[in-house]
Amino acid sequence: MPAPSPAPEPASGAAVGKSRRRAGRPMARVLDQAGITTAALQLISAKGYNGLTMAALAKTLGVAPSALYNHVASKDDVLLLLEDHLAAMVDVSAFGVEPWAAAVRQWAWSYRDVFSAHTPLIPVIAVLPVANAPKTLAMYEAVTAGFREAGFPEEKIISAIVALEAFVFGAAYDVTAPEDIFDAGNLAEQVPNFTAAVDRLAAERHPRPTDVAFSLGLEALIAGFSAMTEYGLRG
Amino acid sequence: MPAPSPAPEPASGAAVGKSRRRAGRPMARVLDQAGITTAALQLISAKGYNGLTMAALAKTLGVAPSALYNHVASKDDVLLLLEDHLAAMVDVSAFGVEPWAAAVRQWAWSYRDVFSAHTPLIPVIAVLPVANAPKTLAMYEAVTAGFREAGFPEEKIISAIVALEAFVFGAAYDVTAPEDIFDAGNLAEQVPNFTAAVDRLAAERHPRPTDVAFSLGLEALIAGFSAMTEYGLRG
DNA sequence: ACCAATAAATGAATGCCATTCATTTATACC
DNA sequence: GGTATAAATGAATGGCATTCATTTATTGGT
Repeated sequence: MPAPSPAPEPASGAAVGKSRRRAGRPMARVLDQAGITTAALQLISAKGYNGLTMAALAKTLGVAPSALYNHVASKDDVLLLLEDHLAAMVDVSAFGVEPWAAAVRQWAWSYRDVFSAHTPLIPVIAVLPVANAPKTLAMYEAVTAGFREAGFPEEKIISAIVALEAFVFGAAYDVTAPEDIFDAGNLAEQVPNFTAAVDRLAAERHPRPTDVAFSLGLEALIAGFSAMTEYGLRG
Repeated sequence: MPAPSPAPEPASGAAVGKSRRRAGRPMARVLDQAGITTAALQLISAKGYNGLTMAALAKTLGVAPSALYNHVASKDDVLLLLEDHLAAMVDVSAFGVEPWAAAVRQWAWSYRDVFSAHTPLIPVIAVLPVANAPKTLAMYEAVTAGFREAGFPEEKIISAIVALEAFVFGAAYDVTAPEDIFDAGNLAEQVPNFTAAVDRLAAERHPRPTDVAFSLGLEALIAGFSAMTEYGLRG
């Protein structure tokens, strides 16, 4: 006799236009955390974070809003699921392969790029214990291992990662800022040095000024960390 | 004949327990932006940002919620008022007095300290044009002037400030994180390098680990920026 | 000195939103 | 086979920012 067929895979996609489900537990499970995560990502890319409401999420999944609460404790819990999903998309592959500086560079750019489209998660991430976010933990493990292999001073590894992460999060916000954020408007005359500096940068016609600032800061951090390490880093 | 007494100063404090105001424009103006800002700060320090609602703000000021909208366009507008108020508390006094590195150090620490108690403002600040925030502009002007006087390469000044600010904002979040944020819990065995690094840092028994990370990153940025400047900085 | 426009308050309503609860139905385990 | 549990519905609930009609006082123009 063949083994019993595995439990039917939970629907991870949107509801097809079926007839209305009647009350009571359905024969096939409709929701699970992976499906909720996927639907949330869809919704965000379609309508932005303002469109991410529990009601909209439920609708996408073809379910009543209250059904979500059988699988997540709160909306913040949904944000945590998103965060962990995104953490897995951050590129840590260079650690242990490329030299330390190159690996940090690749990680930080990737980290910023992933989260710049998801800045509303940052206040949640930055404060939430990592224990419930296994993919996030995996990212930290890879980065930590890379620092250690490179001979980075043990007692400074976490502090350095925290500092880099702070920079990455702040820079992620900067990506979303409007181009004219530094336009002083009618107050321009009162801040001549600032206005001049803004104009000076604008004159360079960089396609993405935010990338220039990120590169500048990141290279400074990398150089600064390297210099702090007395005998330099291996790798 | 004496000049007519100046317009009665708008109440900037909370409402005293007076009898209920009747509908219609009162003889003495009750609200203004300064009073709203002050009341918002009070409210935040008493109840935190969760307690900062338009209704609660109105109550503090002894006013109906809708009255607020004669003075601010939205709640985000209130947050902008707060931001500008706080920007004036950031210490830029060292620019043009102390050497460049010391001035940056003092500015960045002060900036972080001021906003670490107000992280909910960060998503708003980071994205809002500076034109409506005169005190914020004044801060930028002082910082820019300091960089210029120190001989910092003109075309890099804004990028460097943006990078420092990104770091400061990210670090402000870090200040608010719980102590056990890096506790991997029951997943600890699966992330040995990370766990070891966390333990290694904990073994140092720093009173404020967040300050260690901030200092590390800030000194790296300062050193990195200095090194990038071919002939060093003046001052 | 009057009158119209405007400023600044009240109070009632609106619509959205996260969350909870009672209820219903199916499944899993002892 | 029966009971606890899981997972859905649908109907509240309370909080929230914001809007609108209305009322009253002040200001600026002629």
